[in-house]
Amino acid sequence: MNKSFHYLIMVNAALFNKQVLTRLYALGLTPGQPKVLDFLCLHDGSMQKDIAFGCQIESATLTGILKSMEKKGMVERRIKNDNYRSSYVYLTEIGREKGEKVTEIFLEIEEKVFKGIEEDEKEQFMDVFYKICSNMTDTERLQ
Amino acid sequence: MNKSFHYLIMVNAALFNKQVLTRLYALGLTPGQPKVLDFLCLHDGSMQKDIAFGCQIESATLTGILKSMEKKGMVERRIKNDNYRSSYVYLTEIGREKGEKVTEIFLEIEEKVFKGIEEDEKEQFMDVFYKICSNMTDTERLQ
DNA sequence: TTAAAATAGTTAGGAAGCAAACAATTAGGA
DNA sequence: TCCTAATTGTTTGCTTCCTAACTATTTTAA
Repeated sequence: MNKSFHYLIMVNAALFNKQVLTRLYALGLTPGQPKVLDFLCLHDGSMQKDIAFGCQIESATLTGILKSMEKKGMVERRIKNDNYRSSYVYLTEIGREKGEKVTEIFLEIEEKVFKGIEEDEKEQFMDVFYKICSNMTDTERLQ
Repeated sequence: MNKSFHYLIMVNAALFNKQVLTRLYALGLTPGQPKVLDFLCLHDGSMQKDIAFGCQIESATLTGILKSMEKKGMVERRIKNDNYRSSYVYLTEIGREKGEKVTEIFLEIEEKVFKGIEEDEKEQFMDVFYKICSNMTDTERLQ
């Protein structure tokens, strides 16, 4: 197998995604929704712009995902502070429940992913993984 | 910023992909093509089944990507050894040229990605990254 | 004050990704 | 042999994702 970075980042992301989705189809979630739920659990009431940046998807993509989530009653969009240009997104009760399931499943997969890897190895790995993220993010506003 | 594995794998893969695509649009490549070209540079003449597995995409997805690549003259499909069920995919001259550009660009991005990270740190990181891939791949046939 | 620029979000169109259902071919076993 | 299994690839229908072009609102600066 090819062990280069470009190969592993593509394949690992694809594998991770499949792991998530097979576990989440039972919950009635579509592929774009988990990451948004996860982000909102940590940053409820964010503007769409910030959700898109946090999930690293385009705002055009987010529009469609939020539309489907709103239709299923997972989120609501509200206007705040007389700002009619931005909309702020809040989890509903249903959304929060699903979001918590997503978090559980992420943790469960992460356990599997690091099986057989020492704790200090894992920490070093995560440090570098984080540095890589900074290196690829030219702007520094990933709060 | 969220520093968990699930967050970083999703975001880093998205960022990496964007880096690749902004550099490759000039070459006339669509988003699905680089990984296939890269795989074929290393395994020219593979069956579709093995390309799909190597790129971690479904064969249904590959069908469409190969169709567009064939139309642009990057690959040809051939029948071999009287096996009329499988088709073997070969790079054309055009395909090989584009594939080499893809390889160059991958290397260029990888340099940027590991900027400021020591060589031994990088090696340890890659070892763990590889182990993670094995952990997520239940089957062991990622040759 | 008001016209231009910047910001936030949406729509449209195309490619990529998946699962499920399907054809076609090959392999295996009775 | 011949019928069933398994394998390989395609089609269909859906969601995701992107870019480009657009509307609407807010900010800036002349």
